[in-house]
Amino acid sequence: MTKANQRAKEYEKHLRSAGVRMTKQRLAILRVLAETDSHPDANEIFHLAFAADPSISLSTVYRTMRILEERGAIQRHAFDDGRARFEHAAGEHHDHLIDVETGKVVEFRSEKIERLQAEIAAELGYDIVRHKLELYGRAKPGKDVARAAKRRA
Amino acid sequence: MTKANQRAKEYEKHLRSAGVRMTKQRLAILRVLAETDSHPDANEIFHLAFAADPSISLSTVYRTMRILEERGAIQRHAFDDGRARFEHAAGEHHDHLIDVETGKVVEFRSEKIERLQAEIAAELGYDIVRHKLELYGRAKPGKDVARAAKRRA
DNA sequence: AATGCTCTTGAGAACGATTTGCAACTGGAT
DNA sequence: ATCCAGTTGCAAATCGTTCTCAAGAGCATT
Repeated sequence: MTKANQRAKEYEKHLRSAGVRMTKQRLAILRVLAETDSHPDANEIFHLAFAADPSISLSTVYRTMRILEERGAIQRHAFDDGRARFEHAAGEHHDHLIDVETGKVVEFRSEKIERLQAEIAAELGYDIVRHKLELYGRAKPGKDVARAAKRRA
Repeated sequence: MTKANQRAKEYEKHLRSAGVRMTKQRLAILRVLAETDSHPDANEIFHLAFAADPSISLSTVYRTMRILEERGAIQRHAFDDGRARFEHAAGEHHDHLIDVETGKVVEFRSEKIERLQAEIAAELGYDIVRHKLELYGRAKPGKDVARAAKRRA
């Protein structure tokens, strides 16, 4: 929680100095984002923030996510399930492996792949602005784990 | 046009032998897909097919795309612009580099990256079902266009 | 070529995610 | 305390996509 609080403070400072007005709704959303290490969608963020401040609306969540994205405070992901998912931009870049059975998202990072991507883009005459690497996989049989059941009704 | 016609025939043969009923709407869509090497969305396919056969509806395009996807005849892509884009599955697997300025899509393929992906997934305890690698880039100044559409590594 | 059974179609309503219009409200600089 | 551009909640609007259903059309059979 301390780490999350610290992260929330950093967000706030960063945004304030960028001239972003800090409302109680935005602070509630920042706190939610700072406290989670998963990839919530707008609705999940809304419910979590609502618990802390019932004066929040879904519209505000969407509007805030756009501002945070523009300011580089969060990253937007478009996995194969339709809705947009968000993740705080703190920490270094990483890619995702999505369990096709459970929807569980595992993060990983490979310097080799990063390097190869830059090489390929360069050969094609481009500078990479950003990239998206998603592996969709099935847990190997035998290997324990993979019981994570994050589902929606 | 000859190559496209041939591709269209192959589609038709493949689908017919899989017990898929061939209607004039489906044939029109197959022709459109066979003639394009880009990544059209449902609406673009609809307009192109409509030009050849005005009796086509957008619903049918969506329905047909689903069938074609299930039969492995096409691939569905979800780039960052929200809508689904389709591409005929003829030819081998490749990844995409999307020009953030123009939206142009360049295809490429890297064995090294393919191999690394499998390694990473294995380390995490997964078997890859499919993957998505998209590079979003800006054309390098000076370099006039990258006309290489397909590359090997 | 006519029959019949089943699958397919077009049109529009329904959908879920996201955006927007607007009048009321509120940071935060003064 | 004042003021006003920026922000909000709510509802209606949009967007891409799917669904419902009555009418229509493949195609195996005759």
